[in-house]
Amino acid sequence: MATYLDGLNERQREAVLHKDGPLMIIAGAGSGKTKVLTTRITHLMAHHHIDAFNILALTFTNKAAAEMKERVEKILGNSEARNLYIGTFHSVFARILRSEAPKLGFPSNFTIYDTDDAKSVVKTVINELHLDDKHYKPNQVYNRISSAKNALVGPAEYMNDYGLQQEDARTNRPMIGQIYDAYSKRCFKNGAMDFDDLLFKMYILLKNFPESLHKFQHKFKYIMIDEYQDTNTAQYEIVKLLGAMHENVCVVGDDAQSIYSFRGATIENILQFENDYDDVKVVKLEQNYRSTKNILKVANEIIGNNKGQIEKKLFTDNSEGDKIKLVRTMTDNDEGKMVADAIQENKLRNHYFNQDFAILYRTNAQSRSFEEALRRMGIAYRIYGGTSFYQRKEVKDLLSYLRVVVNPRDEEALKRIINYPARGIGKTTIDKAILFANEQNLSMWDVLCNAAMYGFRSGTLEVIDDFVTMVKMFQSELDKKNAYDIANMVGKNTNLVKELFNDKTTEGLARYENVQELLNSIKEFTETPSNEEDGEVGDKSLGAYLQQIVLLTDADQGDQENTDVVKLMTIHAAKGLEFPVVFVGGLEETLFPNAMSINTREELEEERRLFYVAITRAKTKLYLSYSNARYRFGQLQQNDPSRFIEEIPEQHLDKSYAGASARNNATSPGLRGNAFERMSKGFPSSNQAAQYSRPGANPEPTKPAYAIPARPQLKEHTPSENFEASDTSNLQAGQKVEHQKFGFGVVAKMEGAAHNPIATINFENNGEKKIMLNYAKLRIIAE
DNA sequence: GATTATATGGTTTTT
DNA sequence: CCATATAATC
Repeated sequence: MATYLDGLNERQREAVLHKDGPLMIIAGAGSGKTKVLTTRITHLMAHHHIDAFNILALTFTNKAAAEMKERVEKILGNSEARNLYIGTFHSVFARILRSEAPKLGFPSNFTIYDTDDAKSVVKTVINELHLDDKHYKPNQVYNRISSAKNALVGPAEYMNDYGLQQEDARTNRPMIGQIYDAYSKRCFKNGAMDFDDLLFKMYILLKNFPESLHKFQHKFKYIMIDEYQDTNTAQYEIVKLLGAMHENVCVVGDDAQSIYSFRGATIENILQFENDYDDVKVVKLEQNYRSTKNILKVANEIIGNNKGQIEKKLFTDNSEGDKIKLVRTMTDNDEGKMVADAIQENKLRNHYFNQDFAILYRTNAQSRSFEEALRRMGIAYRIYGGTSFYQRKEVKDLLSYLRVVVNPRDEEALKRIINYPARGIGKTTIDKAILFANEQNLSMWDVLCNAAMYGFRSGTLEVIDDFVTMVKMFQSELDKKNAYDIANMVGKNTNLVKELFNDKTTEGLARYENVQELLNSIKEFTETPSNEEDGEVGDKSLGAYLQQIVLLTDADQGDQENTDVVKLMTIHAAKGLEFPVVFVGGLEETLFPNAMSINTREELEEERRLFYVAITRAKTKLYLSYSNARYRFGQLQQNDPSRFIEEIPEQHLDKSYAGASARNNATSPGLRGNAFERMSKGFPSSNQAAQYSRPGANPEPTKPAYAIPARPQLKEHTPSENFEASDTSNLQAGQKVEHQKFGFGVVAKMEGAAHNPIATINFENNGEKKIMLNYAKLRIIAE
């Protein structure tokens, strides 16, 4: 048998070797899910000689897709993997729709609206229907439209559905259906699809065009779906259609990690998979290779409070590990300090690097206090998520020009750039143009092209004509120049780049750099050879570029220069990742579980799954923290500890841990005992309220920003001249070693899993330390 | 019509 | 606290 099968356990192997027919892999956290998926793809190709062109693998993030592709490539050792169709639902469907769009009446170069664009269209439409946007909040309306699409409910069906109408009547928003209808029509007129359309229209395509359905059914003989528990109705139905011919559908998921119901995901998809096909093979991966026993036990305990799960019990052969550290702080700023101190301490004491730490939180807004603390301590970090590079104003401005060049019907982009840089086409002119366009059922661009017909003032007419001429000039270059050259030309001719260049403020400089980075990214796109698909040459046009990048998130930005950084992200963003040391912050009522999600059992259970996801990201160390009060909307707000904390068995908790700041707090006047002791004995919150309720009062007694943690003094060791890290894979107790920082010592004991061995070493000058061999540099001196 | 000052109101999670 | 929307002023 092929060597790539060697590293698999029995269950994993069973899944990999299953060739034809539906397969469901229930993969617990850290059970080697990606490994199984990639090995299975490899096996199909290498052993069964399935053509890469016939394999489709769908993921939820670009990162997951890239990783899969890379790993298959690595095992295979040739470039065949490039021909695999691996990508996110959205990007794969966007690619397919690009070639099939004309069937649906859309241009191939259709624009993909990001959430901001889409909300802006919703707002326009609301106003045009003479509805009050204070009552019909664009945000909420958009969410409702989004849910409808994800449930495959079109505008007509929406307006005719009794239940939906009742619901909207009850909230006093009876016109949402009409807004939805107008929104769809406007998007169509603009030649644009939003994120949800990429699924919705894909479904329409397969449903209404049998020849298309047949074509793709035939092409995708083997289908694999990652994170199946997070699929929504649209995705579910598409997969069903695509897989109907061969029924070689393999889904991988974990019902315990379903955390996207707000995006329309229905956990039913995975719970019911066995009923969807005959003879479904089910494989459960229950051995966890990631976490310590302590971490896993807590995770199991937590998730056990949910009901209605697919039965499974995760276990691990890994070591017991430390107890979970639970820390309470007074404010969110203290929480930040505590975490930063703990990171510093772990780096010194246990020889960790920045990259070994992740700070996870429920909401993006929580990143602030962690950032500040890390910056103060001089610890390099990076925030994942939040606004993506492509959403930044200056970047989006240039992109909007390019969008207009590629698809002049794109009204959102047009409105954005028509007067930027200022050229004298103001609000009145724009409103007028849109009004004419709506009356004549034309696009705004059409009106501008024939501006003379609509009675603009002569001065205005002139600037409009200049603008139109310029855009047309760009368009005429589309076929002659590559994407990068066009982008460059646009940047120059519009003075956009120059304007930013002349801004010498720090922010201006950053903006200029961002635009340069955008140009670089376009250049890179044009120059990277793409995989050929079924003989089609990879599409390197500007249109293809634009469609591709909207689907990129911040996390997909290629890993930059500095990779040794502490990572900060929401728990959602952390799904699928793992880190040696994990901090989960903000374990407070109203925050986590979030106040928005405690009204039904379902919501609460999803929050709990989210907590489960957070815990199971940790390999060796897990810190949980919560704060007595935190700033929200600029004001200090009190919160009770999260109910999830009570669900953790006492014997797995270490409540004594406190970083420097927390210790400082414990000595605050009038407080006795450590934080948790006070809290758990029915801590009188009224006391605290009195202390903190005055807005504007500084809640913290002034503390030095650089509180030095009281940690054991490290006797620095200068490595010997011939110091060189040895291969420690066979390190035994009794051997004498030299450590870069801790000096000379003797190995007392070996423990930990094979892939993550931990040595306990007695150092001459620094006492006993636990050293993780994966990270430490040790020189073996003698046995 | 453009630039600047003030008000308002909003936070869950994301492709 | 922050970002965006509206008002006020040039």
